[in-house]
Amino acid sequence: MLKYQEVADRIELAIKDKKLSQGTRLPSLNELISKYDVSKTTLVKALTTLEDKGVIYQVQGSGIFVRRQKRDGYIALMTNMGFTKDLENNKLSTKVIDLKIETPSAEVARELNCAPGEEVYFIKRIRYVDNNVLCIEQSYFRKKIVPYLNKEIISESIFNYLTEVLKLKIGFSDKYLRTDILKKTEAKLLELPNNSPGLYIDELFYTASGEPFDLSQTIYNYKHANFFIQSGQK
Amino acid sequence: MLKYQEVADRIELAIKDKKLSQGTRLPSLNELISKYDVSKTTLVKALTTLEDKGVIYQVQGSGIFVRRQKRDGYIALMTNMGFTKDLENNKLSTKVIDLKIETPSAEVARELNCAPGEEVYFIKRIRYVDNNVLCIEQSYFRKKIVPYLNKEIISESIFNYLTEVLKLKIGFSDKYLRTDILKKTEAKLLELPNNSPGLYIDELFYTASGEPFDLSQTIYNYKHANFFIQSGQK
DNA sequence: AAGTGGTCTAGACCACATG
DNA sequence: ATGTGGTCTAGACCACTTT
Repeated sequence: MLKYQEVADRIELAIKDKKLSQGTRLPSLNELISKYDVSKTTLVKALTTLEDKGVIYQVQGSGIFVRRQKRDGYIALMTNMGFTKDLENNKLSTKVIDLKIETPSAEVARELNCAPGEEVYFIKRIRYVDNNVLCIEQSYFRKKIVPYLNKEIISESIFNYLTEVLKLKIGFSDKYLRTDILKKTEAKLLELPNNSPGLYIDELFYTASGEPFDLSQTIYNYKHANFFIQSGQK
Repeated sequence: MLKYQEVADRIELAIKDKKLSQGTRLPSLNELISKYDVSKTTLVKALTTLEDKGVIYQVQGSGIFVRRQKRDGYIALMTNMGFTKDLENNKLSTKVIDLKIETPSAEVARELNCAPGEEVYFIKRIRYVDNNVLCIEQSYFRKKIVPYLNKEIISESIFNYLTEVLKLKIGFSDKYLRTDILKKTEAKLLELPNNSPGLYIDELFYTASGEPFDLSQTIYNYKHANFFIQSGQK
């Protein structure tokens, strides 16, 4: 366990534990340095991590303060993984519609940087929160990087499987978001009337070494999809 | 100018200048250290900045690589300011619908953490890209923090005015995003048929010292609103 | 084994905010 | 003036990847 990561976790835990509210001032840098017995640089790095995560904000010359918590039920858009964590207070379930191995279309192959003839898993799922349709999701995984998937695995959180079983290190992702009118087949799957709005998110996930491995399109039911984005300036 | 910031800018410029494509490897840490004549820590901080910004990614034991550029015309959702920069290749204009000083509603006062009786500017604008309606925007600015606004100022980029004229230091923001069916009045302003989809973004902006100063709701025309989100893991 | 990125330290010095 | 956060350094050591 990295030192700065551990310190960051302990500080975050302390905030949640004591239920410190927005604007509450934390102990000064020097106090935290003695408390956790690390160098200044390490402590600063821990704080930077928490700042990026939206847990605190730092004001030069003044102090370190607790930042507001996001509204419950909102899905954080910047975290890499699925929303398993964001909706932990809700009942999540998944229905698998399709799972097969195929040779990708030219467009998919290009996005995923596939070699000619390389195969991918194609997955189509419906995800529910509290028995309401949250979204339909179509994903392509490069078989080269994700060699095995089955119906059982993809009925749960795929990303947990990737990181914990396959020990895949996820690096970063690009997401494109837009709103449009649902197509008839989409509306039906989302249990919405024809011509309802839909929220479309295209994502491309990369491993830590920069290889794209998952291209997916998710279409959200607008009634149950609320997103949250925290931005910083630094 | 901070040293790490300057180094970061120079590296970013070099990438853009030489039009290095995704996956191109940059010189090694040690080479960059000698090239820019800074300590390792400073160089690493510069690289971290660029990594957060989505310009590069670093792979331990391997190298530093150029990350893919976002598609043109997409609006980055994590930068704090408006989209002036994202749409610099497009013709942007603004029509002011309303500008007045008022005593905020209980809800607005709560979000902005206003003292009793404190006044706010209320602004309503329509923004156009290439002569198409991009969005309608309603904002509340705390007069205490933004003491003066006029029609001319808000016809341009308000955030440029805040940072460059008022020297306001913007800290961070919370954004909430959802899709819904437009109300009749909204559809009319956006020049869309009744019952069209709309993309709603609520934002709360804070100064660097943690004071909320701007609460706004923006409703985007789904035909011209494409958003981009880059995520990292670190 | 060699090279590359990543963590950590102790300490000097700078910039900003508050009393 | 003091205290607070922020930058910067030189250098030791660690972890991962490549050859």
